[in-house]
Amino acid sequence: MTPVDPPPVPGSGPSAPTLAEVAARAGVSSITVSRVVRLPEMVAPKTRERVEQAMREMGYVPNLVAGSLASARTHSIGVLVPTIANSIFADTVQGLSDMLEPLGYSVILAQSNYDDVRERRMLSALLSRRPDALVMVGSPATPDGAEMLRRARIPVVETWDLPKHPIDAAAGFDNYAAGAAVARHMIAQGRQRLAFIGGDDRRAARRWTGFRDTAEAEGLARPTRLILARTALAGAGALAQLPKVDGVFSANDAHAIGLLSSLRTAGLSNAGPGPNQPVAVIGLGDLEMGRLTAPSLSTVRVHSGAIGRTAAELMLNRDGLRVIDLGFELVLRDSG
Amino acid sequence: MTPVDPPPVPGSGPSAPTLAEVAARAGVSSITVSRVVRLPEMVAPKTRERVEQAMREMGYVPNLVAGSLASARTHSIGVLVPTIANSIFADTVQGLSDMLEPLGYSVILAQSNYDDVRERRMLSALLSRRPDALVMVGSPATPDGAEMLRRARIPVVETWDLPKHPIDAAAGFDNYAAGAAVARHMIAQGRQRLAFIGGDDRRAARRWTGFRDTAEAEGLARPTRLILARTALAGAGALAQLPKVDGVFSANDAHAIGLLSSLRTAGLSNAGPGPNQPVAVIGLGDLEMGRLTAPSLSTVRVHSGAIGRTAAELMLNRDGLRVIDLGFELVLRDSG
DNA sequence: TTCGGCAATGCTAGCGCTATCATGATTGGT
DNA sequence: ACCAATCATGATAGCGCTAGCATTGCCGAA
Repeated sequence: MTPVDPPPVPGSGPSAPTLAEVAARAGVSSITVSRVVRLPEMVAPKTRERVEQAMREMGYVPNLVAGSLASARTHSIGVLVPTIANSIFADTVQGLSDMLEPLGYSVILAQSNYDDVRERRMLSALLSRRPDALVMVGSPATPDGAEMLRRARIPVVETWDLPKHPIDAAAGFDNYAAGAAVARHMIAQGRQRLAFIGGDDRRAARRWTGFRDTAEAEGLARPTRLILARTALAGAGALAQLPKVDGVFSANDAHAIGLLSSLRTAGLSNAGPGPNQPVAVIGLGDLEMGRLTAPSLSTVRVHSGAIGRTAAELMLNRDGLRVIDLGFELVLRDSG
Repeated sequence: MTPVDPPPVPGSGPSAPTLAEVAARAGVSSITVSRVVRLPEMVAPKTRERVEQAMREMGYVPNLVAGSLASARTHSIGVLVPTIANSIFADTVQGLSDMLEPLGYSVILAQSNYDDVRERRMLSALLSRRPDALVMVGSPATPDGAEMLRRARIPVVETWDLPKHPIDAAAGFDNYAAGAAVARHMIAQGRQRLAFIGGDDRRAARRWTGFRDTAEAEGLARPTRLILARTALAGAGALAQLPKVDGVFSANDAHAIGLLSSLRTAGLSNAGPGPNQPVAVIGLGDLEMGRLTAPSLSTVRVHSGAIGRTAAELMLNRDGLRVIDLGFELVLRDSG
């Protein structure tokens, strides 16, 4: 048998080299090493080379927590989403981090799990790490949370919605208008008995309100509203509770795809275009999978990645418009 | 018009209160305030109440970066995934953070985008924030990256694979065996012309090797291998390049669902069970959507959330087995 | 020659907190 | 009544880095 490496027990062995140790080795002062790391242009090439070699030899890894304390900038940003698993918000996080990682920012990720109490706790946990900015989906659910953010005196970007009075900045779209647009489309198709399925978070609720108000304003009966668990399977199960509807707006594509699947099983869908469907189904989010279902899913496309990228711009640049409407598009495929 | 609140320009206004300021207000020393925050049991109830009131009045938010520097523990963990958007890894991250957030840890998230150079950069960026542990999908692609991790002297958990010589710990499953199991199943069904579609990252490559080796060992022709872009649509497009195959293993469910959709369009699938399908399709990941396709998707179920939770346990508890095989299951539905 | 100007480097004093070791106040056992 | 043990609190010295001025040496213009 070959000899086994000793396990890297934390705490054992020599501790990580510091700036000062690198400086000693390179025969310069520590501030010069600091400059080689942060402002290499400022150091003479010969000195720089000597310092870089010392860093390499010692395996120096800068300690950003010390640097953050000294400079009062952490180069990190707090990100709070309801959930990251199977979620459209992952695209927003990706958009954000695609913009920010090249600039040396790290993302500190927290999940509220659609729970107001946990959201408050997570906000507080994030702020105690002194991020240079904070980006969240939606707005703080508690006045307390909003107050903490205001006092933090950092850029705060609320996303996926357009609050009337943002704490600082916002990037999103009009959820009410999205619901209204779907209702108008279904009414134009001559549909009479509408329903809404989705979650009960604030953004889904706005979509519902827009959908309902528009339906009622056009003289239709008040649509049915079903609040579902956050799984596609719940969407499939919804059919049983949707008697004789002819148009369903699903606040998210996953539920819509689930519903489509049960409609297909029940013989209530066909291969034809939207107006031919016994029951129109329109989702929201434009998941890639929606293009692959039969019938393909009509949906409200929102710009999840762009929301993240715009949030990054808003936190980096504090001039100009602080509320940006990225809009949405009704994408009509075969399901409605 | 109502007067408008001044915008919360960063840097303006009084800066955040410090421990010392809270202490002065409560008439205690700063170490006592520190204890109220971290070890409340240690402080007399009357003193504690006084301090807590001062904290409330001043809106004190502890500065964890200073605390981290002083205590040499950040209560943060670095997490490196290839990508978080539309990705099964999101479940792993969720599993991790579900375990760790209640314990006061924050997740610092980085994405390598399946790029070795970027992976190295992200590892370095993560380590400079001095996380208490690091969890990554896969193993470092570069020897350099592995060396950095070893020198960091923190728990390191490699996931989604079972490396022969882990840096410290690992939680995953045997990708080679998964490929082999799929091949054996297809061969038992009497399929002759196999193909593999998927990415070319190390884990997908292991699945391919297991699949190919088993097929060849059983006397079949070497399966076709198609390397696809990471979108479900790419899976749909794959059919054109897969002449006359009767069994396809897709290294991920998204590609499988795409392929299924084009098979359906081409009249190469039916509503019957696996053995009846002209072309068997088996995916990996067990996306919820796979249950809703027609035909429903057979797949290799892996335990993405459990991988994250196990990684959390491995970093918290350094005794016991350091490599944990969470296994996988062949879930046979209608597609193969 | 003299001196302003610039480039390269260094010194000092913290950033806001915690580890460590005191110190004073109480308590209980004998 | 005395001492040791226990509890509650405090003083001090950093953690590893950077901001904000020096300081040094060298060049060219007057």
